[in-house]
Amino acid sequence: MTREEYANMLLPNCKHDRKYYEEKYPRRNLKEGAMVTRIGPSPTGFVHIGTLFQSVIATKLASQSNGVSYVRIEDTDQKREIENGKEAILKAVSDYDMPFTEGPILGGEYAPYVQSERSDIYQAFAKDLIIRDLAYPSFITEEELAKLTEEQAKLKQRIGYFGKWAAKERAYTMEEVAEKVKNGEPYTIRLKSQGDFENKVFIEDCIKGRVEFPENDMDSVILKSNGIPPYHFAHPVDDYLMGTTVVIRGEEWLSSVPLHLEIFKALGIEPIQYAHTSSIQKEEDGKRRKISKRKDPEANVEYYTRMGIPKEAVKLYLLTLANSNFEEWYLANPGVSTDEFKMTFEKMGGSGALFDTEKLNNIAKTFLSTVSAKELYERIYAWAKIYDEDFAKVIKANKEKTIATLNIERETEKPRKDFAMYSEIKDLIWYMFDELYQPTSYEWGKITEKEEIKNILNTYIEKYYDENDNQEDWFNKVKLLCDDLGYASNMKEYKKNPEAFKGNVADVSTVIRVAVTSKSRTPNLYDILQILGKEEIKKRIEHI
RNA sequence: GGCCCGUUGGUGAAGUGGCUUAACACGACGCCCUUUCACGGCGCUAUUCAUGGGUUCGAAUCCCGUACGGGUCACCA
Repeated sequence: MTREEYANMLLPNCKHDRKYYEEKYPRRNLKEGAMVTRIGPSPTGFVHIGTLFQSVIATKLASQSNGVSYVRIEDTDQKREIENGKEAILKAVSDYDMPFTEGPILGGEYAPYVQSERSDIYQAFAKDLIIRDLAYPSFITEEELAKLTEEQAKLKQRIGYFGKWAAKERAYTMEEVAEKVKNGEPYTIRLKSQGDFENKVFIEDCIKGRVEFPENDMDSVILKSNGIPPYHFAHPVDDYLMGTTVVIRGEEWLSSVPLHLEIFKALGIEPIQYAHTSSIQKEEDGKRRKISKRKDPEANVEYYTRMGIPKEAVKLYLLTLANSNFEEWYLANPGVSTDEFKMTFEKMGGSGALFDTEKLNNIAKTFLSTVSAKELYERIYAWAKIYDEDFAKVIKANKEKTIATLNIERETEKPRKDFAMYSEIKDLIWYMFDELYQPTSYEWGKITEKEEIKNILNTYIEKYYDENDNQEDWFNKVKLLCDDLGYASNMKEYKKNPEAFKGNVADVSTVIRVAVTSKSRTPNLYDILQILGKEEIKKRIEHI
């Protein structure tokens, strides 16, 4: 039996050889400096904020260098796969306007972009390794492996399948293997490591700098018994074939670099550049940890969609986490597209950043304050249609009124920054709508006596309120009302001699404000009254 | 436990041997502006860069040790 026949026996379903695929997927023709980046999310049914973080970096780096960025679905673990998991990722990426240039939906010359559809490719490369005696079949069972680990732990030795522990299986002759295969024993394909733990290897990581490790000496599995590779083998093969120039991935992968380096070497491929990003962290009980999909709702991209945090704000925040100088640049260049910002690896932090909800909120508020009332309306409506149907109905029936309300103190040089997310807007403007106006309590200020409140309101509406007044006239009338009833219309005079008055114009304004909205804190009162209209105001006052 | 990464304020961070009495932004607090709130303005928030030692005329910045935090050691990614 030749080694080729041997390899064919081990991988009987493998249709092509390595050369076939290398010819099918020629090297990319790139301009000098063009970067090819990717994200490799797994369809676990949960789209992690980290995936979005990598996406921001990958797409930005590619676009600013006139390169390519693509999505590759890494679904080699069918146990974890969840129905529609792939779709959820693709949807999130498109919802957030990540400008990838190739992928499962976009297509591209290096398709398929889904690993489960590439198993023949991996087998072809594994076969090459078997032929060159750099990989071998392994029949060890999970139980035996667990026992081995236990034994190693007891002996306080390094844990893993390597060196003398793997010697027996490495030494099988082709005939012995053929016998086992004939008996139907399941097997994996393992790398026949040539590494020595005493030797050093290193990478020049784009973010972490030079990192040195002991060489890999583990005989890692490169093809599982179902013929599909684990990540460690799929990564070198895919990124080689698909022409990736920089692998951007989380720092949890840093430790497996020696293995990947050895696989590149065994395959006879130049290793590619790595950029290991630090993971987004979260603090709990004074302890930091990697943000967890179990415990932290904000780890899930769906959370932002549900809360109605504008996608632009999420991206902006991710950008500030990615590059420490982004925020300053953004502040210094108002109105300039973020496409103009030049992202660099130098400005990526080596340590993990704590996720800061306050900061995200601030970014969201600032962003939404720059959006027109009409556009804001459309955004809220689109959100509410999915997450708050009742509210959607109300604002649809009162479209102009809603826009007018959202526009209060908006078209000014320094617009209000009330809204950070669509989900909290209802709580902020509900009192403007008849349909929703059912106050449970009134937040009266200094003046609390019912009789006096009624007196102020009735005098005001009968003697002073005129819908046609502009803001200045309107406020002058409120002042007249004050003079009329013994309140100070001038704050300075009031401060000089508070005893001379029953109260001041602020107290009176508060009465009107609360009577009409039930709330003590609202945007500009004049605008609110204008939008509500005299009839509605009267109705609300009578209700007191 | 082995291997690897990290450590500047409440948070993100600037800082790459003297220009740092440690920038900028978020948050907190205070004052001012003001019909409330918000916006805005001003101020305050690290005598010190985890810690011990070393190199140097000089260190947050370079070197070594220690501590602490994180990651990883699967037929998961």
